[in-house]
Amino acid sequence: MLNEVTLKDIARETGLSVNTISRALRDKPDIGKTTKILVAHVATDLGYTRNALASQLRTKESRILGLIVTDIVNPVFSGMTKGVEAVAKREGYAVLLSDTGEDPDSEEQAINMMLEKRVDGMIITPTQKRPETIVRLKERGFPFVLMGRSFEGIQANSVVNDDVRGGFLATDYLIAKGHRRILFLGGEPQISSAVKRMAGYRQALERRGLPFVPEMVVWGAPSLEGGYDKAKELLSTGKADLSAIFCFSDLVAIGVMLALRELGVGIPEEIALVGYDDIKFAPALHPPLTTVDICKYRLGEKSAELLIAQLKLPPSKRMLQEVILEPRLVVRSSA
Amino acid sequence: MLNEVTLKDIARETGLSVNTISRALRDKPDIGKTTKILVAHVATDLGYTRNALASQLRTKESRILGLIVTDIVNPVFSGMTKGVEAVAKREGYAVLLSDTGEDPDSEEQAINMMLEKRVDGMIITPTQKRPETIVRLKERGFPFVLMGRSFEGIQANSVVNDDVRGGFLATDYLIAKGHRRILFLGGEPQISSAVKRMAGYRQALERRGLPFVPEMVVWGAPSLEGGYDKAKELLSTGKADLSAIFCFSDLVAIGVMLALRELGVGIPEEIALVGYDDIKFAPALHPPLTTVDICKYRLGEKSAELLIAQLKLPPSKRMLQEVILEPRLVVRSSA
DNA sequence: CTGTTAGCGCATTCAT
DNA sequence: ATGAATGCGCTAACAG
Repeated sequence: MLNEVTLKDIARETGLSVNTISRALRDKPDIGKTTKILVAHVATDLGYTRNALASQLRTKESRILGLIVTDIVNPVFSGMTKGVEAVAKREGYAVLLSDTGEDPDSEEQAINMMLEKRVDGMIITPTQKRPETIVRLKERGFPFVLMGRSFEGIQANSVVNDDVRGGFLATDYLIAKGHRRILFLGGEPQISSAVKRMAGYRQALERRGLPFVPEMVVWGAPSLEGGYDKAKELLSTGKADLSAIFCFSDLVAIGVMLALRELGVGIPEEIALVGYDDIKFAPALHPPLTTVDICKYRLGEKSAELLIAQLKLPPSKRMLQEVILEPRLVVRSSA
Repeated sequence: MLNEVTLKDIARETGLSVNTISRALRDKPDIGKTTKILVAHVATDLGYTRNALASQLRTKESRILGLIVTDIVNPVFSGMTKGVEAVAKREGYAVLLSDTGEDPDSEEQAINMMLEKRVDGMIITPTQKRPETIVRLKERGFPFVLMGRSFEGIQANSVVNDDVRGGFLATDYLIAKGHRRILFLGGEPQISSAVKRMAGYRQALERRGLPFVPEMVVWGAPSLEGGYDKAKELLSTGKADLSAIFCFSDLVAIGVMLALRELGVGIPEEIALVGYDDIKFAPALHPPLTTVDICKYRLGEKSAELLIAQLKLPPSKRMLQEVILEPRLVVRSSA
């Protein structure tokens, strides 16, 4: 940046004081109408761009929100990101993005970086592999909201989908369709959403008087690759006895689909499949995927709204809020 | 943020000067080993977090890169974003993200916001609906690189896929498979990548001695919805005479797939389909999509690398670079 | 090796 | 309605 036009330059040009320029540009009431017009004119004339860094140093407000996700390529998170970005923009905030790749070191590093950059608040999808990181942030009194995942033991602002309910919906649907041997597949057991979806799965089983068999719960990486690998591992031995799989996510389900196709297993005739998230591509899959919609975009919007609402309050008046959004079963043809 | 521990606090605590603290924390060579250890200790003790805003005001380096994409939910852009973020992080930069939704006003607003925030440089996927916005940025001497799209008339740093080549590859493959009536579908004619892919399409036709029929080129929104709408519009009348469609993007192709399925048209028996981008879900589609891989992640990485390399150079030594990455045809079963 | 002095660009007192 | 003085937290130039 060569173009360092400052308030001082405008002041010199107009013969006014720096102070007056500053106030005029921010449209303060105690500046004359004509002065404002003059100043605005000269400012654009000189190509002035206000230095947010400098003003932030004074006002102690960066008007930046930190957003930390575990994988921006995952449609669930990119959907949430879009929601966050939209309301941030609407409310005059910029978004600093960081992708942790589910790595706790990267998560910690991202948080520190954002603290240094003095973001006003953060929206975080925690890896949940090192809760202390989040605890520290909380103890510090720093404003943040957890998005999509929350901790059992840590009270914090959070916006999540009702995962237990969603897990119930999916499983209950499979049972109603006559399935008795249903596998729950995917997600790591420290991820809250995975555990909750599994809890919903278990709940549905028990409500219908079906036994909960621990061996029918298989954890794995919450990704396409994770689903593929686990499905291959389980089914290629040929001894798995099941008629349906409820997957932690659509991504996992896609991995399973790919594996089943390779193994020549028919969906849903031989094995029925239900995913979770309702990503945009779910209807275009082979076959179209039955899944649970979590309204990713809304989740992102809500997270940003909650955070910004908190920021507007004086710290003493901020009360923790946990927002839970309702999921919705979307029946297509994979189950 | 209550926790406003500053250098001054550490200085008071250690009895050293603010300056020494500053230098010690930045590990400058002219500070004693023991002093450094002491300072580091007191700093963590007090819970010091350096105020990047303040230091940036002095050094005139924000260590922030602006990233402007047209749709973060599009796997192409989220893939690029991941690449950008990875090298930015590696090189010590943070990423400020903005999503324009292909809207030129939003694009302009995003650029101005980032200018105010004093990002060191920007990586932009331009909407190409208002080239002046980019021209102004260039005239200002501000460092930026265009990612995925470039302007005919504007010399600028850019990292793009060889779209002409990719369009050629896709079309030539279809021709080799015996198709003679091939439709090019999707993308807006101001988007450089769309025009170039079409040029490649045309080139393949002509090289094979096939006529280029203007009516066989149909523009539309570069999205799933755009593909769906156009396909419905074209085929539901039943008078379209074609055996294959080369789509601007995989997203468009998915839209077309959905439309064809509704219309009961078989893929690839009745109409063959080729996409572009090779998004992660392409192999899981119904049927698995034949497409052109553009290495999104690499494109993002390369863009960030190029930008950062420029930033390291003194402004006078910066030379414009246009990087073109090679695409690759990925044959699956939709064509 | 360490301290003193100065100032980045802006916004906030307090005067006038 | 406008100006002068002050300082946000940090780094850089220069002493010593």
